[in-house]
Amino acid sequence: MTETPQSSGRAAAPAAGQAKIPRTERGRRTLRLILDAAAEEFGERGYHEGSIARIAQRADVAIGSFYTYFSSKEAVFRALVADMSRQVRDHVVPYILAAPDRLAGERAGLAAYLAFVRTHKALYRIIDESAFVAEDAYRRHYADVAEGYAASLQQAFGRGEISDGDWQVRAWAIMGMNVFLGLKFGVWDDERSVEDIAAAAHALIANGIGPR
Amino acid sequence: MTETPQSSGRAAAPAAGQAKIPRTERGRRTLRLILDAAAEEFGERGYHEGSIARIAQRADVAIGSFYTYFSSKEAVFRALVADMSRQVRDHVVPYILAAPDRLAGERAGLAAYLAFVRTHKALYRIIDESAFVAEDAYRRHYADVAEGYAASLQQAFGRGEISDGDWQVRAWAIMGMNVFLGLKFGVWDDERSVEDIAAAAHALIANGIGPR
DNA sequence: TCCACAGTTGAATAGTGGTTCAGGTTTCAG
DNA sequence: CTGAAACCTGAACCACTATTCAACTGTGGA
Repeated sequence: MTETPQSSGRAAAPAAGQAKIPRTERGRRTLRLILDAAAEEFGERGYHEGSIARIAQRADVAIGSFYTYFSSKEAVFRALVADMSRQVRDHVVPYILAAPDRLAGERAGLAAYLAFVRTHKALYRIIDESAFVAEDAYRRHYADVAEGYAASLQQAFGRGEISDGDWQVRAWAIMGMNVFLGLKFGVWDDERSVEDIAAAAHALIANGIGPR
Repeated sequence: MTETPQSSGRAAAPAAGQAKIPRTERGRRTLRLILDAAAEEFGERGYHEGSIARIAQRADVAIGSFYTYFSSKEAVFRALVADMSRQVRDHVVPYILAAPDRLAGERAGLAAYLAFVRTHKALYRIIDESAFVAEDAYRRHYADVAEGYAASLQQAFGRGEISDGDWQVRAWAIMGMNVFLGLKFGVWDDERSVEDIAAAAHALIANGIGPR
């Protein structure tokens, strides 16, 4: 709940034309400070409880500077959602690709996801809250992930690694599974090891729960 | 998005001591009006965009009357979450119990759930938003469902209907699956038939996606 | 060195909407 | 019938905070 997610190293993406792009080094530095401060603020207090004044304070800039880079409270939130959506992806996808096959990748990906969530709880909260602050951004995030998932599964089928089936339903189902396991065992409960959970989920996805 | 969920027939439960219990028939009628109005308002506009004044207007009562029954905006929202949590359960559980075995029940339950969601989109939104307005209520809702799920699965295992496994992980995984399928194919997308989706999900849960 | 533009500042503005309250009306037990 | 409790009313209060803006400062190319 009280995490401190860095808004990554890369120069924070211009985020769909909402932020004014800084022209000097000083400007880039300030924008980064504001984005990180916003991530902390919204992560801890949520969108509606979070305040621009407090974001500015955390970033050690004046309120006016905030409005130099973002046209509104919602704009900075949207920028954050896009940024974090990318972060999760960039972190998890390599684990899936590195695995010997898709099923093993599923397991490794979930483990990586859980570990990432445990160290980036603010991120999780921000993406979820976007459903009520910037619904289009929320839908886009999950639609994108689901699409990638479905494509990846179909390719695995082509390689004979998994059975045939309904790719759309499978993608959304597995995605939902992972999100809820992340919520329960990543955000809320740190007790069990991520490998344990990934193994159990892997067994479920691979073989189902049918008898014998 | 523009649904009109009835707050059920029963005298709306006193909801964790927040609402003052009406002593006369008139009072009970007014409380019901307010609860239904609140469900509509929050369902359409969300918690933060929703206003007490508009709830009172929808219910055809004065603002002051609202505060006769609820001590705050949050209080009425909490009452709503508890009420709706119960509604979903009451609607879906019978379908699961009526099925010949747990696996068939899973399929019937999901179909019933999807159909219910399609006619109660406000309900869905309210429960989800509670994560950011009344986190404890949100956690309780899902913890309760997961617990019931896990117990139900274990019993099915005792009857030889499903394989052995990690009940906690399975419960959260399947729950997440259902929630996301409900979001995608219930709230967002009415195109595909609920039976189709339930069948595909059933296949996934029963046999997994492993090869052959 | 110089200056035009990028960046910074924070008090003031402006709109919002939850909550209160003092007094009126309805209900119903006795 | 009667009065005390229950219920209803809605204007006014008040706290809160996103956003603006006019003046000031730093930066870096020429």
